[in-house]
Amino acid sequence: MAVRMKDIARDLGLSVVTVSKVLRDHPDIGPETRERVLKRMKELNYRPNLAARALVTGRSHIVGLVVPDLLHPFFAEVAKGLSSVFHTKGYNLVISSSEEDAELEQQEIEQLLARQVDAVLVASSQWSVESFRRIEEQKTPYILIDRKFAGLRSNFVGVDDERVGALATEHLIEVGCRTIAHVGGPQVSTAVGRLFGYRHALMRRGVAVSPDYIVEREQRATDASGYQAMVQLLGLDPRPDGVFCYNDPTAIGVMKAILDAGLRIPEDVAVVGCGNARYADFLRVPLTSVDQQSEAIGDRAARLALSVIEAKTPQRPATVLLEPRLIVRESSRRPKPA
Amino acid sequence: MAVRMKDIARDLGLSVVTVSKVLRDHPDIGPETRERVLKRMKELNYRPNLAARALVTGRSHIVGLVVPDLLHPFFAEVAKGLSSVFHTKGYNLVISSSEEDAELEQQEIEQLLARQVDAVLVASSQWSVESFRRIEEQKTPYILIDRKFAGLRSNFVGVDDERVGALATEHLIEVGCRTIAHVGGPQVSTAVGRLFGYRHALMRRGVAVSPDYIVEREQRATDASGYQAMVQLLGLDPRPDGVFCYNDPTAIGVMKAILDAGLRIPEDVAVVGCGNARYADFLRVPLTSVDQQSEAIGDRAARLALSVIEAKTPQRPATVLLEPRLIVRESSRRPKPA
DNA sequence: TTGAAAGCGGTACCAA
DNA sequence: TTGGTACCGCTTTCAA
Repeated sequence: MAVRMKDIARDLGLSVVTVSKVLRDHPDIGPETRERVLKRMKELNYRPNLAARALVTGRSHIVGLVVPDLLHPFFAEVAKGLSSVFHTKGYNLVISSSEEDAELEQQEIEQLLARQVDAVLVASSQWSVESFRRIEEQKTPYILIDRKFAGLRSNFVGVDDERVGALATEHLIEVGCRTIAHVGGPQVSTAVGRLFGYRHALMRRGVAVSPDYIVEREQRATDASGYQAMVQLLGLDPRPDGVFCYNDPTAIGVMKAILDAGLRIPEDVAVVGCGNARYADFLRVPLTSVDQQSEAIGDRAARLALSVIEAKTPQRPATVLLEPRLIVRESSRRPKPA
Repeated sequence: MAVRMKDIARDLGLSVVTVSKVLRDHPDIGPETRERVLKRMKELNYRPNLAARALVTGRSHIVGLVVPDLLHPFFAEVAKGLSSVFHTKGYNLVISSSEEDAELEQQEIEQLLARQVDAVLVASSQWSVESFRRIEEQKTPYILIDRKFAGLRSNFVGVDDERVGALATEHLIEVGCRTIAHVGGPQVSTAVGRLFGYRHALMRRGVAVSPDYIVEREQRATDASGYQAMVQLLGLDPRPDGVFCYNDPTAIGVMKAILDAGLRIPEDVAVVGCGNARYADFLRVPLTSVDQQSEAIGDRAARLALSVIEAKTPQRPATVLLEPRLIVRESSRRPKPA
């Protein structure tokens, strides 16, 4: 059905080996032979069977990516960055979504390992590191993206999440907020880091933190869960006058709850999100957000993956920590207090 | 390095064939032997080499997806739908982005064919059907998503784009718009269909259409290009009082241009987008949009792909045409004219 | 410069 | 019920 080297070799009275060498630009091949082979390849529209090549070389030229949610713009941007770097190097990207579910993630990773991917990139929803031990056994390189694990010496590319929390919180303090709430995310390193940064910033500035003003959630961080969390926070006395949200979808829900309650943003409550989603600028109230450098993360992760794959000897794990940046928009733009 | 069948067979004094049969639940295997093999597989954490299996069976259990833009929420949603169906059936999805570039798309498709994917799903940016002839030669099933070709008998899953244009335009007429503009997309079937539906609806209702009010663009349909198009339209006399936009990102740019000009939405200009992006509800002015059923498209396309892959004999091309739905929000909500 | 043989890790077919 | 043999399409090694 498909054209094989064998067919070309037969047509030209050559051996398969010769054809194979031409394909891979092997030096010792007669110029005339090379031409004939190349010509015939064009004619027959030959495409090497990458699966067969992978089997013998042990390199599939496939990289696996597991993210919690493809719809989340942050991960979509990372995927896009990865995909463009890999394309130029002849790698393909198998993308799978774990739906923020640890067990599903395990399955996806197993599946990828069985596929003999050359590396696995994961924004993990696990709380244990067991999956990663399995990857290590297989000697497949892996890189954690966005979310990391304290006890795991591994490659990591992401932003400094404590800085994220600190940037957002300090900004809220600076614009005059005194009762600053936090709507957190799932139990992963990013949420923990941002919460820590938030707490730390408040303490450093001598602003009181009451646990009542911190809403952590089991569920996924979406606009629906953000809405619900904010409704709860607005029931407190005094009500918060600033909110730092785990991510932008959460912040959108939070803002909706505030407006639905008849309050103004930022006059009554200032809001800061995280992720700097593309549409943040066009929202009902344009959203101040901490940029996570999604494109840079994709780019750096792809480069790191390639260097690890191409290294002859095992590399020691590298950490790429990018600086987050605060993008101020209307949702927190208030005159600074006197 | 990795555990192979050979290792398990040796350990247990069995043949590779027997191990292989156990793995695939072949009926004629002694229950005791089966247990021993299964036990050893667990112990060694055996994972079958899918690349090897693919080579001999001719089925890779990989499906390729090519989209113009992973960041576009519509395609992200489709990808997510696909990915979840395929996961449950043991297939993986290789996703690549063509960046709305026909040549890049060709390359990506070639790459996927070389990978021996079992099917290719494409939301194409081509204007010619040559790539698809190549796919046909290879006898790899393919399914067009969202965008189709007039002269090509192929599988297709998408919405009825003329209905999209008609729904949007009729709605604008009904809320009293008299000078209805259209900001179009790139030269692909969706843009053509929507434009046609728009024209047709205007004619049917006896509303004049001047070509001046139709802005078509070479470039990608983004918020930036939408902004630019709307600035141009606002320079016309009379200025449009309704705009139907090719997609939601475009509509966002259009709305920004309107607001920047000091006009009100929907009182001065009503706006309708297309795609019903998740965030449409939370925009500065919540956006009326035609829902393209992205999730359903992903789901149906995945099912169609599986049925074609699993069919013994070549199937005749199927077309799945979903009905678009208009979601009315504030950007076009005006009292109906008397 | 060219090619024969071996083998990558599985599966299919048929014989024992 | 079990296993020997051939082979999927390609690369590697080494000899001609």
